[in-house]
Amino acid sequence: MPDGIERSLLAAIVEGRLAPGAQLSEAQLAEAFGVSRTLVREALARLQARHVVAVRPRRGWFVARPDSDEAAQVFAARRAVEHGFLATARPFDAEQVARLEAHLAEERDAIAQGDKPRLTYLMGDFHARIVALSGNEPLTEIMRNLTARTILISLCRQSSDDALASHRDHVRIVGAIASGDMALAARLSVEHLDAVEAGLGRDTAPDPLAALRDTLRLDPAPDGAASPLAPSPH
Amino acid sequence: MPDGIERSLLAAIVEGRLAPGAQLSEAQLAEAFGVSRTLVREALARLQARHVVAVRPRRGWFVARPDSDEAAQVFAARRAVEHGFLATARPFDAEQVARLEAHLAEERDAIAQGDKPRLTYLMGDFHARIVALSGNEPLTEIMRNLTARTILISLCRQSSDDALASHRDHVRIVGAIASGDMALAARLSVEHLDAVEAGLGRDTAPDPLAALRDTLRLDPAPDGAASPLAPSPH
DNA sequence: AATGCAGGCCTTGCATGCAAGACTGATCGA
DNA sequence: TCGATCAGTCTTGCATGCAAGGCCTGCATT
Repeated sequence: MPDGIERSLLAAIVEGRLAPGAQLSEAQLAEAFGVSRTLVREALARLQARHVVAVRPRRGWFVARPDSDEAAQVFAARRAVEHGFLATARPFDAEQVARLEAHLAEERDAIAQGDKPRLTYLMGDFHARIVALSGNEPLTEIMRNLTARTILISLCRQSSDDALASHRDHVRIVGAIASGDMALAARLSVEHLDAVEAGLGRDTAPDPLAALRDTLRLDPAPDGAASPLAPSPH
Repeated sequence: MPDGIERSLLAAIVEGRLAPGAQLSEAQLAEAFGVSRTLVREALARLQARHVVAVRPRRGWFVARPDSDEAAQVFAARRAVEHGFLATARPFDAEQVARLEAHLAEERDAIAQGDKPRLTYLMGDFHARIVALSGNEPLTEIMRNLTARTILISLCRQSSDDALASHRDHVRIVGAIASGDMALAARLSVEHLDAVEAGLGRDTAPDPLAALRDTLRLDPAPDGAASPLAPSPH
């Protein structure tokens, strides 16, 4: 169902080639893909439904920049979905476990080769693949969306980038699944997500005024019409 | 984000005014809503992304008719999401519980008044509202989609229509939540979904030949190229 | 030098036009 | 009477055209 345009854009975004906040011009994309604006608009609309891009009326399309609230909610949603899936899933058979271990090998390779974009993708996709192996399409789609948003979240923040720690967590989760202890796998997944979320830094460039505000040591305006004449604490 | 057209269509579908399998003409909808086909197409595309309508190329748009496989997967997804949400959620406070009890009162009213469409909506929305009360938007959106698809599923089947049994399950779930026993609520939710799924009848009109086959007392063809000349068991 | 203002350029929003596939029904032939 | 073919009509698919809103730049003014 997703056409090539949606796929290309999504790939470019989750691989970091299109940074959060980047503007996407319908006309430019149309020319780049060799189609009319109509198809580009449809692809963008689908990505908007997935919270991957956002449109500002008459302004343009932009790669989404999830704020802290949204980030927290996405992580909470992932905890719920991943825990629920593992807690209600039947134990995996040998072939499914083998595929997970193959994925772990991929992660190892990416780490060894220092292939950062690929690693980012793999770390997120690990969780989606677990669900995908169950064959449940609705849940897989849900997980793919949530992991895409998670990638966007970490791209917006100075992630502490402990890929090795995450990889170790993944190994442990696969171990639990392989031993048939789905409840343990569920618990480990939640802890893993907690760890990843805790490792997220502050929002990078929350808005263009942040640097200025920081320089001037002004507090963020409590609401719309706040003191432009606040006494400077020198 | 969802415009009025998408909302109207979705409402008409989940309330049963637009039956599963019904065709939706872009031109007719455009005229009905007083807009051009463009906006109708965008709304339909969004509903397609939510698996509520489907398009057959050059044929037309149709209200989705989930098959048994999809139905099973949607129920499995709901089990995972609802269980995971309750198992990872913090206990509800008094106001949240009060809102759930208000919902139960609505269900009671609808049952008392025999308001079938409203009841169908309320029974599905109960689960979405539990999640909505947590304030988690991504998860709420996920649940709303899954419940909409669930409604579509029961509309396709001769549901055994034990609204009272479902209501009793809901009362029990709210009771568990009220007592702070989220693990119990999670377990009850999964059992409730199992019961609802088990109560689903066979697919109504799996294909246009079903009625004929039933009338003639023919067995369903075992596979594609099966006996059009089977001896009639008179 | 700083500020207000206007013209132009950029963007999307939406309608419309045209082409092509798929089904329907009628007509023609055997 | 049955079957096949072909025109007509319906549908979507996609491109394009036009209008309207927001922003940026350059100029005039103070």
